[in-house]
Amino acid sequence: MAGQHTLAETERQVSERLSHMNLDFQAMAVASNLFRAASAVRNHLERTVLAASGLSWTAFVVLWVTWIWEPIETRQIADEGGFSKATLTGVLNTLEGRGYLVREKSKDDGRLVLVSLTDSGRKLMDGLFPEFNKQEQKISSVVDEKNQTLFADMLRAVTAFSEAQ
Amino acid sequence: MAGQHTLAETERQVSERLSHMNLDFQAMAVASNLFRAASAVRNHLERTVLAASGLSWTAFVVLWVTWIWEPIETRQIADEGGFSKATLTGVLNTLEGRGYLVREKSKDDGRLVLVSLTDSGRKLMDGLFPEFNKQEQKISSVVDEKNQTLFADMLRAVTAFSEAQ
DNA sequence: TAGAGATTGTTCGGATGCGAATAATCTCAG
DNA sequence: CTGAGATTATTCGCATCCGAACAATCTCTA
Repeated sequence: MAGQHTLAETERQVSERLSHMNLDFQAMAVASNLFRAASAVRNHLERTVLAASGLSWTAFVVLWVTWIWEPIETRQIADEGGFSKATLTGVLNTLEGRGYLVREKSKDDGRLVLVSLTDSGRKLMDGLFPEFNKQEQKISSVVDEKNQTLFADMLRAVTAFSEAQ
Repeated sequence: MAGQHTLAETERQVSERLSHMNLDFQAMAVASNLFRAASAVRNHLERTVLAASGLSWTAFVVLWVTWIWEPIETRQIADEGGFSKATLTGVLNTLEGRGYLVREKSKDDGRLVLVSLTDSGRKLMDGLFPEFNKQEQKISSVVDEKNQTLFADMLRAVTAFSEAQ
């Protein structure tokens, strides 16, 4: 699962191949482990929670954001979810076709489209999210409880900085 | 950039909408900030470093892994990069077409394909990676230097756990 | 030394994913 | 009013992205 090389072996090989380049290896480790972690957790959640419902990761994020904020403007879904409006249009077509949500033109501003869950979509999330959260809990529990707040804070700081650049 | 709602507003809205569900909000914050951070950093690096070379994120990861391990078996690239063999085939076609790397059948095992960078690919990475690392350094610097090791360790633990499940 | 089973990279179909162009709509200075 | 500029969701073309099916190759047992 973790591949042919362990994380330690990979980091050793990296420092060996790039030792002449005067790089910040600490920063490299932070960034690379951030991507590895996000990817591993995402794959894990897709496999253990989402696959049974035939939902892609992005589809789930769209449903989740809509669940929390409905009725919500499409531009905000794209923003909260971190993908482009063009991507969202396609995913909304998929989810609307499956009957999980509906689009509706805004009465206040004819350019805007509002999205809401259907009863079917709400029922899906009511059943799915507790299971999703149970897995989140398992994963977070590998970090000492007293460090979890610090962990989340560091992640927030990284996000805020990257988005501001 | 950070959208219509701040992180704090989003987390407040989440706990308001889901307060009746008996969820682990701490774990939810950890997971959701992990994805936000990874996505924000990736977008930042794509914009500031990769866009100029017309490289997608995945294409860069493939070049990076090959740079470190060449000659490398394709299955290992997919594994290190965290994407499927099917995805890799397409990206390798793109990068081979641009002359950054070459495929070569293994002499030891006819099923395997080995990948190496061309001079052009190596020159690309020699120029690109120091710039990439400079941005990684900026981003990591938002975490106190004394906490960076802890941060990377927590990310490694999350990765290891998720991949083992 | 067969040949059943395992492993690998590719192909296939379908769903993301994005930047750029577009049409519809809104805003606001003149 | 009005029309130039801004904003929005969609469309378009193309590049990922994946699971499943596939052909080629290897392994290992009988």
